[in-house]
Amino acid sequence: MATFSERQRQVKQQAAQEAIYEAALKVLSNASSEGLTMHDIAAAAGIATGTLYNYFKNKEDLLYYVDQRLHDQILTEAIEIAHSSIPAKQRLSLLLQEIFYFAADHHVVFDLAERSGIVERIPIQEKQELLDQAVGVFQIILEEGIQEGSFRKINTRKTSSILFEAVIGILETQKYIGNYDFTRASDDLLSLFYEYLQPGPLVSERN
Amino acid sequence: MATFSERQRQVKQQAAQEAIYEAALKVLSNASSEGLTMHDIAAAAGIATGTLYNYFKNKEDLLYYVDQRLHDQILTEAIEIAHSSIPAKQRLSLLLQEIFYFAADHHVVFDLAERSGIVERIPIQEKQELLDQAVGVFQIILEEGIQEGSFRKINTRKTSSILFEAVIGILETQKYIGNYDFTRASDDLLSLFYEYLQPGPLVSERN
Amino acid sequence: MATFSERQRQVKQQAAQEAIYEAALKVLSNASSEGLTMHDIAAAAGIATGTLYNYFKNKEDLLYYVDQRLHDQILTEAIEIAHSSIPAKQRLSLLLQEIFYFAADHHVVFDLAERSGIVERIPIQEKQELLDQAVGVFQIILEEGIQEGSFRKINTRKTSSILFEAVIGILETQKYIGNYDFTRASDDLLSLFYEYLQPGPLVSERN
Amino acid sequence: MATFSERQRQVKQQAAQEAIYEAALKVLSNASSEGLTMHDIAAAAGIATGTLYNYFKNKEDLLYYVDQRLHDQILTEAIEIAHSSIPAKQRLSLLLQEIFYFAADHHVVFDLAERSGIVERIPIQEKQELLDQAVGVFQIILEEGIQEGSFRKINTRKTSSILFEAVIGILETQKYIGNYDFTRASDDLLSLFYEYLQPGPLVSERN
DNA sequence: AATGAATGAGTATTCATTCAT
DNA sequence: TATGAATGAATACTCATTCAT
Repeated sequence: MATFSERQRQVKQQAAQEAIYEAALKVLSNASSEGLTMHDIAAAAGIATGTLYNYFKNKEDLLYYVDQRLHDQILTEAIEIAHSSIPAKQRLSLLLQEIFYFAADHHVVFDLAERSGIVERIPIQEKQELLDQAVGVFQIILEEGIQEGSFRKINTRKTSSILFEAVIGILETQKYIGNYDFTRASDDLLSLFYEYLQPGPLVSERN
Repeated sequence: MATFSERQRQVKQQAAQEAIYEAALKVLSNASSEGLTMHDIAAAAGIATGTLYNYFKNKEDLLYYVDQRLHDQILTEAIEIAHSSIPAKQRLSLLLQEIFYFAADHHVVFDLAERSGIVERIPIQEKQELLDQAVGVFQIILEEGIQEGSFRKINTRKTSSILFEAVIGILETQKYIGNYDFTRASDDLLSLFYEYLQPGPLVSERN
Repeated sequence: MATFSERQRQVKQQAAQEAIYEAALKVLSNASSEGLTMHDIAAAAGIATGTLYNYFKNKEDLLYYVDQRLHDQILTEAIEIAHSSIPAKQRLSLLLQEIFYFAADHHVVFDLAERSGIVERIPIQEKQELLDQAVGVFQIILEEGIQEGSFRKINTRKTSSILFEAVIGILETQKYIGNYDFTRASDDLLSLFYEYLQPGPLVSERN
Repeated sequence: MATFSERQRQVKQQAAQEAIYEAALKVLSNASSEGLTMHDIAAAAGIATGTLYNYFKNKEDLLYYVDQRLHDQILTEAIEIAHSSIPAKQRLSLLLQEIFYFAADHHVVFDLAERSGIVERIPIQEKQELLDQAVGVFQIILEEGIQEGSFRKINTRKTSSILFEAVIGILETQKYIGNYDFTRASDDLLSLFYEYLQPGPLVSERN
C-alpha cells in the first residue's frame, strides 16, 4: 500500500532535485566567482529558501549533487561518443568538440568541487574513479583506432592520460583568460596527436 | 640625508611584505578553500589584523601581490632552466621537475587568482602575457633541441602549447586527487613527448 | 487570491518597519552622538542585527526613513494646527507648543540627517521643499491672522521665515545646553512677534 | 634658571597647538561630515600622528580646544564690533555680516561640539556662559541704539535673545541646504528687526 | 511539504591610541 | 621630543540555516 505513495514521493523528490540542479547551474553560469547563495538558487528554482533543505541537507550536499550530475552528464555523453561506430579519428575529434562545447556552456563543471570547497569531502576513490573513467573514454578510442589500423601501436594508457590532461589544461588556461572559444587549442591538440598517432614514419613539418 | 632613513623604511616595508607573503602562502597551503581570512593571514605573520593594511590597501591587493610573486618566482626559475647550457632533453626534464616541485610546495600557485576571486581584476593582457611567457619557456627548449639535432623539426609553437597545457592538466588533476607526487605523470609526459620529438621514424611500443 | 497574503505581508512589513523606527528613535534619544549602531537599533527593537536588513537595504536607508518619518510626523501635526479654526494668535502659540513638545520628545528631529551623515544624500530639492513647507505653515497662520484683523499687514514671507528660523535657533541652543524646557524661549518669541504683529502703533515696554 | 627654558617650552607648546588648530580647521573645512581623523589632522599640520598626543591628551581634547578657539575667535570679533563707535543700525548689520562670513568660512563652527560628540563633556555653565556672551553682544548694540535714539525702548534681553536665535536658525537651515550665501536671509532678518526697532508707529508694508 | 522571516556567527576594514626607536 | 608602525576594538553587512505558520 505504501509503495505507491512512496514512489510518488520519490518521483516528486527527483523532480524537485532536478529543478534545483537546473537552477543551480543557471546561477553558476551567471554568477562570477562569488554569489552562489542558497537564496539565489531557490529563487532561480522558483521555490523558497527553506524548501531547498527538504531536498538537500545543506549547501555542501547540494553542490556535491550538482557536481556529480555535471560529471555524470559529460561522462555519459563522452562514453556514448566513445562507443559510436564512426572512425576513431573522427570519434576523437567529436569527443573533444563535445567536451569543449560542454565546458563553454558550463564553465564551472571542472572546478565546481574546488571552488565550492567540497573537494575535500569527496572520497579519493570516487575522485580517482572519475578520472579513470574519463581517461578510459580516450583509451577506448585509441585502442579501437589501433585495431582499425588508423593509429599505430602506442601505449594507450599513457597516451590517453596525456591526452586527457592536455584537455584539462586547455580548459584551465582558457578559463583563466576568460575565453571560451576552444577552436584553435582543439585543432592544435588534434593535429599534434594525429601526427603522433599516425602509422608509418613521422614527417617533419614547417613552423 | 633623507635617503638613508628612506631606504631603511623601504627595507622594512619589503621585509614586512615578504613576511606577509610567506604567511599568506602558509595559510593558503593549510586552509581548505575557505578561511583565507585577513585575520588568519595576520595571525600566520604574527602581526595584528590592522597591520596588514599598512602594507596592502585591501585583501584584493594582498592576494594580487601574492599571485604575482608566485608567478614571478616560478617563471624566473623556469626561464633560468630554459637558458641553461645542458642538452635539450635534460633541460625539458629539469623544467618539468622544477614545475612539479614548485607546485608540490605551493599547491595554490596556478589557481590562486581564481580561487580568491581576483582573476577578473587582472587585465586580460597581463594574463595572456603570463601564459605566453610560460609557453615560451617550453618553446625555447624545443627550438634549441631542434638546432642541437636532438629533436626533429616540429611546429614549436603548437607543440610547446600542448606541452604546457598537459603540464597544467597534470597539476589540476593531481590537485583534484590531493596527490602531489607527480613522478609518474611527469615520466609519462616526458616519454610521450620524447617519442614524438625524436628524430627518425617512430617505433611503436607495447602497452 | 494572492492579494490577501500579499496584504498580510505588507502589513507585517509595515509593522516591522514601525518597530524599527521606534527603536531607532529610542536609541537616538539615549545615545550620545556616538553609538547609533545597527546592533543597538536591532537590540532596541528586540530583533537580530541581520533582521534589520530584511527591512532596510542598509544603514543609510534606515536613517533616511527615520528622518522622513520624523519630518512627516511633525509637519502633519503642524499643518493640522495651521488649518484649525481657532484665532491666529492662539494658533501660533499652539504651533510653537507643538513643535517644542515634539522636540523635547525627539531631540534628534531637526538634525538627524546631519548627525548621521545622510544629509548629503538627500536631494537639495527635497530639503528645500521641506523647509518651504515648514515656513509655509507659519505663513498660513500669519495670512489668516491678517485677514482676521488680528495682525497688521506685514510681509508674510519674510516674517514667517524669520519666525521659523528663530524656532530652529531656539531648538539648537536648547539642545546645545541640554535643556529641553522651552517655556521661556517660547514665551519670549511669542511676545516679541505679537508685539511686532499687533495692529496699531507700537508701545515701548520696560526691560 | 628653569624659568627661561620653561617659557621656551610653553612658547613651543603654544606654537604647536596653534599649528594643530589651523590644521584641524583645514581638515574640517574639506572633509564632509566624516573623516576627521587624527592622522589627517597630523598630516595637515606636517607632523606625525603620535606627536599630536604630546599636545593633546586625546582626540576629544583636541576637538574641544578647536571648538573653544573658534568660539573665542568669533566672539572676540563680535565684541569688537559691538564696541565700535558706529551707529547702532550699522553695527548690527556689520555684526551679522561678520557672523555669516565667519560661518561661510568655518561651516563647522556652530556644531563642531555636537558633531564630534564632545558637547556632553563641556560643563553646562561654560555652554551657558558662551550663549550669554553671544546674546550680550547683541544686547549691547540694542541698548546703545536705544540711547542713541535709533531704536525705540524695547526689552533688550528678550529682543537680543530672539535675534541671536534667528541667526542660529539661519545658520542651521543654510547648512542643511548646503548653501552658504546668507545674503537674503541676513537682509530679511535686518529689515524685520529694523522695522520692529524703529521709533514711532509701525507702518504696514506690502507683501 | 512549503514558506520566508529571523537568526547570529563571520569578515573586511577603519582609526584612536600606544610605544619602541 | 618626534616618529609612524603596530595594535585591536568596533562596526556594517552577508548568508547558511532554522522554525513557526
